[in-house]
Amino acid sequence: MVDSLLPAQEQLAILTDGVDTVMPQEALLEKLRLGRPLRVKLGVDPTAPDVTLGWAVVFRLLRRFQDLGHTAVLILGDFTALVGDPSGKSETRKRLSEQEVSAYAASCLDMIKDVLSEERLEVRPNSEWLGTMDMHQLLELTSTTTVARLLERDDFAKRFAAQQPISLIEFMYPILQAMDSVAVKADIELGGADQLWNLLMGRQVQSRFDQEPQVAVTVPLLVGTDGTRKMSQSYDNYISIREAPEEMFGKVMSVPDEAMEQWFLLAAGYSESDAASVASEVSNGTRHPGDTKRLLAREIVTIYHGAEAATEAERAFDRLFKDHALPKDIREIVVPASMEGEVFVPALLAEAGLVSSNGEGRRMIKQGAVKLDGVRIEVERLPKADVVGKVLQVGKRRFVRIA
RNA sequence: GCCGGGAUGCCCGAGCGGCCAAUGGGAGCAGACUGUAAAUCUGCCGGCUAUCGCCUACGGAGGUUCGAAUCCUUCUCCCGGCACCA
Repeated sequence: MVDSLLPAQEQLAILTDGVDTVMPQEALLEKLRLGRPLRVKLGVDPTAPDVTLGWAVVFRLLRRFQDLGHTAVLILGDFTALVGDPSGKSETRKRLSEQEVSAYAASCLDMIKDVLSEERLEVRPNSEWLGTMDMHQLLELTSTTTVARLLERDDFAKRFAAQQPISLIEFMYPILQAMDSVAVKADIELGGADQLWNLLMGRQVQSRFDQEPQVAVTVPLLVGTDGTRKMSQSYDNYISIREAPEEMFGKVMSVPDEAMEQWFLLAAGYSESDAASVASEVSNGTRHPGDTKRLLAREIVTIYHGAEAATEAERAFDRLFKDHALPKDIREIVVPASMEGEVFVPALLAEAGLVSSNGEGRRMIKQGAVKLDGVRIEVERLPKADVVGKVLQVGKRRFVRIA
């Protein structure tokens, strides 16, 4: 527990390093000067079961607030998830079922605790207040804004202009989540850069409810492993914070060079100046990009699994991609009884889960992607005796040992 | 309620009676190159099958036809316009 808070200026420096926007700028310092623990809201909509490195960026910022003695107020958007946040969407969002939401919420909450401290943490499901609102209260809430204002928002504006549908329920989303700020009396709200508009709506609604409006603080959106689109489970370009060390290391290594600076800053937690200096050393040739990416991978794995696991992950990586040796732990499968005598390799690959169908297995063989103990195979059928005890491999990183 | 337009493979998007498992692009996968980067080149990209081929698939259900993603009927959903109500 922190008894006395750091001077406001110092806190400000710590809290705003690497953030995207603070709005309004001066208000954050003023709030910090109050000298009391601030209530820092972060709303999470459990719309997917996994917490990604991208999502972790904002959690890690929240953690910074906690470490400085402030209170993290985590809003579990169990109610709003049913509505569906239209942010950044160019089309109507599908809604989730209650069962999905509660399952996702449980797993996310569990994972979030890897990043947040359990001290100075409040978790509040927004169904608590949104789910019990009556029509009067709802109407009162809707009177805090106007259609014109809602239409100012980029994605709505575009859809409106393009004559795409905007459902009323989506229109409600911004004010519903703004209501969360009122309910928890937020001093500050954090979010991704795409959430800024929503966070500002929170200010507006708070002041209508005679509360001091919150300060909006947003973090940049981390690009995914493809280096272009934002990291998202729906694009399958993400790394889960629970990803196994070797997987995590490998995936980081596949991130394009251009994204490295951003990843140092957002995923590895480097300060703006450190991230920038690493990047400039790469671009002026003082640092080798490949080695730098190793450093990045090590840093990230260290955050979630510890230094030892990171070293181990790097070793495993080298074994595979530098020494072209086999990984240490390989899953074993037994040859199905139906393949006594002669083994139909594509089916065996499918059985082992290395490919999704016999046809794909067959294609992989044809393309020279299948190796048995490191030796490329060209035929689909082999005597069972030839495969038993050996390692079957598809591509660079899918292996099974045949028992 | 009426009139018109639309629904195609992971996504976008052609096709508009047989030559369509369905052009093209994107994503993805594999190979070469390499730093599991980028760029580039090559191949693959519904399932089963050694091959011939078979099956499933063009929103759902029926129908016409030797033959349908393509025509007809109907249903569902979307998009526009008009009307109705206020």
